[in-house]
Amino acid sequence: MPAQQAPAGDTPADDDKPQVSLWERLARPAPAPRTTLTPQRIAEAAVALADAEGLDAVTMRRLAGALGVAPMAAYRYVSGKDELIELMVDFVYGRLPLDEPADDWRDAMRSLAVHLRAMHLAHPWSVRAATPFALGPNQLAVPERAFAVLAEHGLDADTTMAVFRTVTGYVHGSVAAEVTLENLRRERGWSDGDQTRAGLAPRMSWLMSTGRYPSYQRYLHEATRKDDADWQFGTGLDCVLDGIAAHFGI
Amino acid sequence: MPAQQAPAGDTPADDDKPQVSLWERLARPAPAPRTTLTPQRIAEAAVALADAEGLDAVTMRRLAGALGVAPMAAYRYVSGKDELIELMVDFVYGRLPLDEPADDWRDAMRSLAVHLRAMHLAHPWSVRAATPFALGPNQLAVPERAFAVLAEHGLDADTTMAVFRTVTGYVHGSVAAEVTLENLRRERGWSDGDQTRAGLAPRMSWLMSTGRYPSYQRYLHEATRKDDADWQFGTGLDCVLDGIAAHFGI
DNA sequence: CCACCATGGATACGTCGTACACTCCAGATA
DNA sequence: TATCTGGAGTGTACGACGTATCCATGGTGG
Repeated sequence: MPAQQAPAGDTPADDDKPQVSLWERLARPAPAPRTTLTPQRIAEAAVALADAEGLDAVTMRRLAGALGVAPMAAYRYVSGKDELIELMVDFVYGRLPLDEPADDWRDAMRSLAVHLRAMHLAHPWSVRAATPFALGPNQLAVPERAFAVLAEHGLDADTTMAVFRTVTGYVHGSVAAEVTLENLRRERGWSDGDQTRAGLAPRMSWLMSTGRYPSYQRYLHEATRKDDADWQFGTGLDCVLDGIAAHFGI
Repeated sequence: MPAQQAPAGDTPADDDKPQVSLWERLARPAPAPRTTLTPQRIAEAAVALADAEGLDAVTMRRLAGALGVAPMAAYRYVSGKDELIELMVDFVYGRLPLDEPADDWRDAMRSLAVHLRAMHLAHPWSVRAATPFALGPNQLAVPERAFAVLAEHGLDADTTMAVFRTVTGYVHGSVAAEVTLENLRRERGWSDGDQTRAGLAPRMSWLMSTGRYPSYQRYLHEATRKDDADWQFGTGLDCVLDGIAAHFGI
């Protein structure tokens, strides 16, 4: 959508709409004292809907219904559904505890990773919706916190970013895998790992019967921590942090 | 869609429709000698469409148009759009070179990571579409290859999986960030890093003017490899591999 | 040679995002 | 106090989407 430049005649001064970003608009001093709708209220309702029924349930109409308002009402505050989702994501980022004290960079990065994971597990839709490096104020607070900690260790800017990207990359990808499996479980009604394996058994046994996956099959028989997601995440995270420490000598 | 469990009795022989997976159906011997439509052709057309115009352009109607066929025709081969996307993802996984010789586990895992990244960069939609651990035959070939290599080093099954998940988690999250930025570039018509920063400047300068992000602002001024995605990915990957080597003593 | 059934076509339904024009009321102005 | 004005929320409508359902057809096994 090429933003539809007004056809030249447009008076110069009053055409400030298209260039002002969502966040800039929101930060302007309360523009109206009495409104039933508010970016806050919109974000809360949309997040509640997504938490309860998934991102696909977040429809402009259902959102409007939840807010007790006409279907098009929210469009006063967001330019479209994409911005609504930006708003939702930034809203949940806003709940992250970012100012915990930390002994050193490792503590700080580990805590950041753990809290990011917890956030995404609490709002499973956020993994799919969050575009890494989206420029929301609360999302930007994450690299800000990390950079502030890392800068004290004499790392140059590029290395700092590399460390940050490595950790958040691992977290994002890791949690995406977790959430995918969790979604599958929920929508098929499987409550634990055994039920999941039972549900997947037909598909799996057909795949294994092709004989193409002997090593994977052996894993299926021998592994004992298949359902320990916390251990898997934590172990991987320790590897990543160990690697950073070793690689950059910090 | 709760997959509609057959009511326990599940007659053994003739009720194979609902429980048979996409992949199992596809593997049956060529059921009809003369068909204009084929899972192969469907996957190719859908992938070409997604490569050219993004995943949102892949519509059952547009796909049918590209295949020269009625809108509903593809439903003979896929049960719905979800399965179409599964098919697309597994199709691009099928192009991965997985049998390259490798000197050791580190070489093998590094090459796996590099090829996965290249695949996702060549088909940007695949990052969003790929559910880690989806059970397509070509997707399963990835852990199979990794496990086969790692098993030679005396790692137990759980550790093997932890290593695999750590590496692929990093790759997935990392590439997701890259692709997000790349998509933004393409749809806004920015060709290089400078143009991108220029396009983002208004939003960015407003954010910085809030004073909430001093460390991030310093990064913006001092970093010199902001556009070197290969270096960023490679550095992070080396950290991850270093960490694995140190953590498990291999 | 024929009957069958898989293949692909045609039509239709409900829902989505959202464009557009409207009503209405709170505050500023006089 | 009477009037004006602009922004908040409404109502209606359109085109595109996924897909359920029924139908015509023609190659193939008996």
